Amino acid sequence: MDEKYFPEKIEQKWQARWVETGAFEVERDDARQPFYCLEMLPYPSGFLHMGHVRNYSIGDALAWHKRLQGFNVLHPIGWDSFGQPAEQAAIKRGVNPREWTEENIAHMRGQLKRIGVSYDWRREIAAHRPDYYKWDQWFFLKMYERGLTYKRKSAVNWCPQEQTVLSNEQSSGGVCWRCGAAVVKREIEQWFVRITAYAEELLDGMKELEAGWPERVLTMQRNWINRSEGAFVDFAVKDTDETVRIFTTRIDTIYGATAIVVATEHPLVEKAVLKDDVAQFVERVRAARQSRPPVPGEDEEKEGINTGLLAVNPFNGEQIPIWVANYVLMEYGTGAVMSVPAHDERDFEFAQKYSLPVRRVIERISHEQERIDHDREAGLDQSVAMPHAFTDYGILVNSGEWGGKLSAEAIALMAAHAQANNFGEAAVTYRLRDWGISRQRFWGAPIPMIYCEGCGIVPVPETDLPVVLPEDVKLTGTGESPLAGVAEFVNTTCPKCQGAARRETDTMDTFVDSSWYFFRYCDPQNEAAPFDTEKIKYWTPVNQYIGGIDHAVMHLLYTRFWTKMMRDIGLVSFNEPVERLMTQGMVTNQVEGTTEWKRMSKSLGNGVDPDDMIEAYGADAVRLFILFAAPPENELRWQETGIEGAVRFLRRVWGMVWRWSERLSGAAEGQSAAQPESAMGALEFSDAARALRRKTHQTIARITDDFAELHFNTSVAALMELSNAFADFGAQPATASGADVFVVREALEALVIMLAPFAPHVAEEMWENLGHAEGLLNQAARWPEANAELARREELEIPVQVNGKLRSRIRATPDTPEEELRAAALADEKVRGMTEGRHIVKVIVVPQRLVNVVVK
RNA sequence: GCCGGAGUGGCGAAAUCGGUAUACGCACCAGACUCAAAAUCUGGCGAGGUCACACUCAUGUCGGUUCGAGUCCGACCUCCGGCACCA
Repeated sequence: MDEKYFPEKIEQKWQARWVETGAFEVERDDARQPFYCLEMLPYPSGFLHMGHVRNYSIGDALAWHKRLQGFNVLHPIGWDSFGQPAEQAAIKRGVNPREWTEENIAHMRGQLKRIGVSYDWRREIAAHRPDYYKWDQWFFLKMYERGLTYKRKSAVNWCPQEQTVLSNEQSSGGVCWRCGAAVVKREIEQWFVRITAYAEELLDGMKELEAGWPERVLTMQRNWINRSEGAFVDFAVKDTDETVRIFTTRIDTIYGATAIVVATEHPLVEKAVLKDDVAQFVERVRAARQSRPPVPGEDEEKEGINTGLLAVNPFNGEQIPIWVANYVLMEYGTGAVMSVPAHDERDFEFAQKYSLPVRRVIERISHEQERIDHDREAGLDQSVAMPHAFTDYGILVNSGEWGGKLSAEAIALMAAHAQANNFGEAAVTYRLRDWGISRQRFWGAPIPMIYCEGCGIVPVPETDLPVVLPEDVKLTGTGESPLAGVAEFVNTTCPKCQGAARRETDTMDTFVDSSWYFFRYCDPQNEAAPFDTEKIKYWTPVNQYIGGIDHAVMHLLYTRFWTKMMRDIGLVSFNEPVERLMTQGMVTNQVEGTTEWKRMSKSLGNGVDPDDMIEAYGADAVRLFILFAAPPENELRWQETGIEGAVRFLRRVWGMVWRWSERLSGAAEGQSAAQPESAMGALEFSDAARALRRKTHQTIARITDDFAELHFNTSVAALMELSNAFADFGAQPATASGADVFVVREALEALVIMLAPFAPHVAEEMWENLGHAEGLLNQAARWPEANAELARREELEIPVQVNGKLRSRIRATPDTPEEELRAAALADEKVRGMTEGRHIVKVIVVPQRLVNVVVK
């Protein structure tokens, strides 16, 4: 050990030592309790950014802590290595996407190793390697067998920038999740995964997650699935055999329906012989959608046209016109709605524009409010500029036999009535759509399907997997599937009839790869199955998952679905893949010349290269700062003075260990902090020594608790407090008594072991220099245990309040009886000054905490 | 519009169950060491007030509950995030 702290030297030393000793390599061991600590796997863009460093620092701290507590900790890493950037690099610069990806992985692996994250590197996986994506294809076939994948032509989200299809989740808000380009609609044939079959369960399963997942993630998923209870009602189309099925959550308002409005893509519009003006309208709306995607937060001006068709309301036989309009969505419900202008804002707006009748069928229950409501609608209420629909529940009027019933009751009864008479039923709809996974890209897992003229769609037999991506494909970025131009790939024989056939040329969405990757870590070399179910049983579900909030809906919804699907094909026995989820905050930096803090990025010029920081301050200091500067879920503002503070702290602790190293190494024989009190003989502890022991044990208790909640920032603060207390303890190595040495060892060992999750390299070095040359901290050390007796304070300062305001303090011990505290407080000079001549109403004594004297 | 989260020093933030508000760090100020600077060490650091105490006021705002409220309840303001013509 040098007198001075040289991060680079010791970081290299310990990184090498960890590799030599296989320190972080783990195997299933039924005698030990497992802990699965997982961080979201990175896309190999080529460079690690600070967000990654934060992610892995959080995960590594927990992995170290659990390991020191004796758990068998699985802590793996891999690469989400299929996807757009590799393909873009290929298109723009003509590089080979596989080589480009492999080079990036090699570079980033080096960076991760320099940070010193404690991964079991033997378990590394990469999505682009055939031994991995073979199992993507295998899962696809399993789902196909069970009807969970299917092909269909439909309007899909198309990113014009990337020239590919996106799933609904990936085009949330009308923009591409990756490049931010406005998404347009396109009619395309593609493969879907039937995630909607699990909609109810995905919603329901969140009950299981409430304890371990952040509220906001659950909320986002709930919003996304958006369950809606209502009813289907069939309206006959007059003079035809057709019916129009509508979905409504307000069947109680059906007597107020004055039109049926359908989407421009509705089958009725496709089938009917339309008048010229109607056909033109439909054409115009569709063309507009192609060129001008919807702007989030802004509704398009409602437009529609009467088709001339009439629908018959099955409840009252009334004939109402069928309109086509731009505000009805084909993707939700049935693509057709009943228009009830009196009780729906959108219908009201539409009716105003086209002078459709407004018929009130719900009245407010309270008369007082009804008057106000009438005023509004009549335009008499001056504070309301525009009349409104009345959208609340109430009491039914003008509704035939249902009149007088309350909305809630009517909704149930009317749906039952519809069902009994065969023109509808109660129904639940979701906003969640099936997951479109076809991508018109090269750099992804080929969809293992074959098209035969005679046999139709034929799955690739399991034994023929993987369907391997060809090398040397010219990529042009024209929006055609690149594989379609590779004759050797496309042309094949039909597995059924052996005749000439063609392969599917689309590849899978990369979110398929990441839906199950953490199961593969448990058994990464398995050639016979995606994984061994016994190994899975030992390691999974994941105990703690850490990653960015940006995947709250996409990845985290898909992987929940995937787990349920795997359960149903008998691979796992649980419902949810992740017990606890932590969503880390962004790492931001000030944008030069402004006061704004924004996510680090190249384009803003506010990026910070982790390699530069490690070179300047060492990996330990960078990690320590990241975990100390803010709670993990908060935004982290990058401040170089903050890292300097972290280095200062590490240097101070280093100095303490260095000064005591010789004395403690000598005394190491037969003297360990872990030894029971009885082995210490008749050591006499000074007041100062007892105070340091107290602080040591208080700190152990506090940090152990903090780890359970991942409160790393307060853990680091507690370590700093302990080191401050150590500095205040005046003992000198040359003159210290046996008792002092014992207390010093106890404090320094606790400090060093508990520092290891945050700054592992320097912790290992200091551990060695505390006289533990025989074993590595990560293997030989155990997380210290707090002794409550030693942590107990001997002397207390009890605040004394008069009428709730702090006026004085009295000295006491933890077991001073209440009566005595009361007496001491009342006898206190200050208190007497304030109570003299006044009536003491009562005295509240909270043992060990405070005394409050209430006077009048 | 609907849903969720958050407002505490100059800054990042602490405060476990309703019980000493501002731990820990950054920045800043003063002192020591130095020819000097850096580094390091020591001390100070919510606002008002005072020579110094005392005292008064402070956890977004206004109320409430309580002996006692950053914490619980009600109303509001602001900011951040998600969804958005979802019938």
